[in-house]
Amino acid sequence: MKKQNCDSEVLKDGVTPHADDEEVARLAAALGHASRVAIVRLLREREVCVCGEIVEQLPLAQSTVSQHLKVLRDAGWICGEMDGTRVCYHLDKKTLQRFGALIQAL
Amino acid sequence: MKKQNCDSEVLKDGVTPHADDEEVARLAAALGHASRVAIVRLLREREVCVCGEIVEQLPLAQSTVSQHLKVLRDAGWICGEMDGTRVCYHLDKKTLQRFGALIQAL
DNA sequence: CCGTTTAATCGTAAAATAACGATAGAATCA
DNA sequence: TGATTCTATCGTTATTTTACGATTAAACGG
Repeated sequence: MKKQNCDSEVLKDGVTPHADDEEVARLAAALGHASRVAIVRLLREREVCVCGEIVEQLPLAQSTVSQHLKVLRDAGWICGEMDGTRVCYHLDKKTLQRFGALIQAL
Repeated sequence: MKKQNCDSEVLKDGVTPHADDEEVARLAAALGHASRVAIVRLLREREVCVCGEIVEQLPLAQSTVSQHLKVLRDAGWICGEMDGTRVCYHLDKKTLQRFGALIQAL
């Protein structure tokens, strides 16, 4: 009868607890904002892109874009490499591929 | 120099505004919670499933599950049909297919 | 060095989300 | 009819997210 909080297991006993659920949710949530989809698509098109350019492309403050980039970074969608004062971002293709596979396997 | 609020267009002029971004984000956001992924997977496995069964499978209150179902319904992931007092839910395969395609095309 | 550029982080406010219990409304059963 | 079952919705609370400006810290340029 006890309900557990959300940060514990999602599935009850009896149900095959699918470990992938958390991963799918994590990746999907990170993608769950139009600005972040735009960033991912931009990096998909451009192969590599300096942070400042990304900021230019979006109608958002620099700090907001930086936050979105952090969400994507934390989820593993993108990587950023220092290049002097700048940061070059690129899409992690393995993540894209994996996410596609997870969706297919859903 | 003006920044616009989030509910308006996401992309500035000069950037190809990708209409799909919103749709990808909408579908991804709806999938962005482990419980909802579990529901989608359950419906994928079971083909069709009464609401009460879904509630049984998740360690959440009925009202909470109902809310998650609503999120999935609103995003087009699932459909529910009345059957007496019960509601039979099933996955909208076209949505799954479309989402897969959108991710591939990202 | 000192000023500039670049990007991350901080602090904050507003809005959205997730969870619950309680309630309501519809269909079914006795 | 009346009780029961099933699901959605309401009201609430706590947490998370999104957005911004301001600040910080690092690297570069003169």
